[in-house]
Amino acid sequence: MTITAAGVGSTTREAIAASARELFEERGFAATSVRAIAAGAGVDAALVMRHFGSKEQLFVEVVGASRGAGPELDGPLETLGRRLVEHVLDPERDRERRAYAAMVRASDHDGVRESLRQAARASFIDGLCALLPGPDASARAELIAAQIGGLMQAWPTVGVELLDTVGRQRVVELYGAAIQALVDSPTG
Amino acid sequence: MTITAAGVGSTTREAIAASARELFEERGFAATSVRAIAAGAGVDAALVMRHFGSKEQLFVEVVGASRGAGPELDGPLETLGRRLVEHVLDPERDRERRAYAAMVRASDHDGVRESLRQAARASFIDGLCALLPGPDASARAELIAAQIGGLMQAWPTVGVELLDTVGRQRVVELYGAAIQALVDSPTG
DNA sequence: GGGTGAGTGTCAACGGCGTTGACTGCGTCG
DNA sequence: CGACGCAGTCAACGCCGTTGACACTCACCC
Repeated sequence: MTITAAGVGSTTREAIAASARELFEERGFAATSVRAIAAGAGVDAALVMRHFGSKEQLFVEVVGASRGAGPELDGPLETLGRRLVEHVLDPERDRERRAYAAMVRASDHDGVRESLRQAARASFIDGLCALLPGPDASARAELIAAQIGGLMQAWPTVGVELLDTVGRQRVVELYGAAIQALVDSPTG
Repeated sequence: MTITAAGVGSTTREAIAASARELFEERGFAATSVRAIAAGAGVDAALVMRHFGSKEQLFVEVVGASRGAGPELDGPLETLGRRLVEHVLDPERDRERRAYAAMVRASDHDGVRESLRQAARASFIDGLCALLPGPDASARAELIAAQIGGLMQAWPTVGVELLDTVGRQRVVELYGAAIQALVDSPTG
C-alpha cells in the first residue's frame, strides 16, 4: 500500500510506533518488551522487527524525536539562562522531559547513547554555540548542555520536592543564574 | 575453603565481586551477563545469584560503592565551586566517574535508580546542604548536585574534546563559577 | 486470465538471558 | 555417628530479541 501521497504511511506502522512510544515513556526501555509493543498494536512481534529493524532502532525513532532547535534560544542574551530553565521546566513539556530521561536511562545501549548525543548536538548545542560570544563559545555551549542535561535528569526525582519547598520561580531564578554564568563567560 | 580467620569472607565471593566490577565498568550493565561474570570468577552462574540475590543487587553492591562525603567539601565557601569541579574532573578519579556513568546508564532499572539517588544523597547532598548558607540551602544543594551530575555524565563524551580545546583549568574556572552562583545564592 | 513480485502479516523456532530448585560434597557441632 | 548448614553444580523454566519460512493480498504485465 504505502500511500506516499499525503505523507501518511501504513496505519499499522503508526500503531506500532504509538504503542512503542507509550510503553517506552511509561516503563522505560528495559522494562518494555517487543512482544508487549506488538500486543499493544495488535500485531505479531516479528512485524515490529520488519518495520523498525530492532528494538533499539524503534526506541530511537519514536522516543528520540529530533525536534529541532526551538524558539527558546531567541531573545536577549542577558536572560538566556532563565529562558532555558523556564523552557526545560515548562509543565507542558513534561512529555519531552520524560522522553529525554528515558533516553538517558537507556543510554546503556550504544546506539541510543549515540543518538542521544547527536540529538543534543543538532537540536541545542550547535544553535547555542552560534549565539555565545567569546572565543571558547563551543566549550561553554557544551558545559551549558551538561547543566541542562543534569537538570532534566534530576527533575523527575527532585522536581516535585523543589516545587513544594521553593517553587518553580525560585528554581528558574537560581539555576538560570548558574547557566547565565556560562553565557556571560567570566574573564577569569 | 571459606577462610573466616582474619575476618575476610569467602574468597569466591570476592572473586565474583571483582569479576563483576570489572565487567560492569567496562561494558555497562546491559552488556554484561551473569554467566560472563560467573565465568570470570570461575564459578557457576547460579552461585552468583546465591551470593548476591540478583544481577541488579550485585551491580548496586559492587559499582555503587557508597564512598562517604569526601574532603572536597572542606575549605572556604568562596572557592567551593572550583573545588567541586576539580574533584570531579580529577584524572585519578576516572574509575569513580566511570562507575557513576555506568550507574546512570543502568538507572533504567528501578533498584539501580533508587540506589543512585540514595548514594548521591548520603555522599554529597546532605553534607553540602549543611554547608550552604541561606534559607533554601536544601534546594540549592539539590541543584548543585544536578549540575555535578550533568558534568559527570557529559564528561566521558565531551571531556577529551574540551581538554584539547580549552584545557582542564578553563573548564574548572567556567563550570566552577556556574556552581559558585548557586553556592552564593543570588538574592533575586 | 494467469503468472510475477513486492508488501504485509503470522508462526515456530533459535540462542541467550536472569533466575530457580533439586542435588552433591564437605566441614562442624551435638 | 548423624544432623545440619554452607559452597557449589546442574538442568531446567519462562521470557527475551531476533530470524527464516510461509501465507495472503494486490497491483502489474504478457
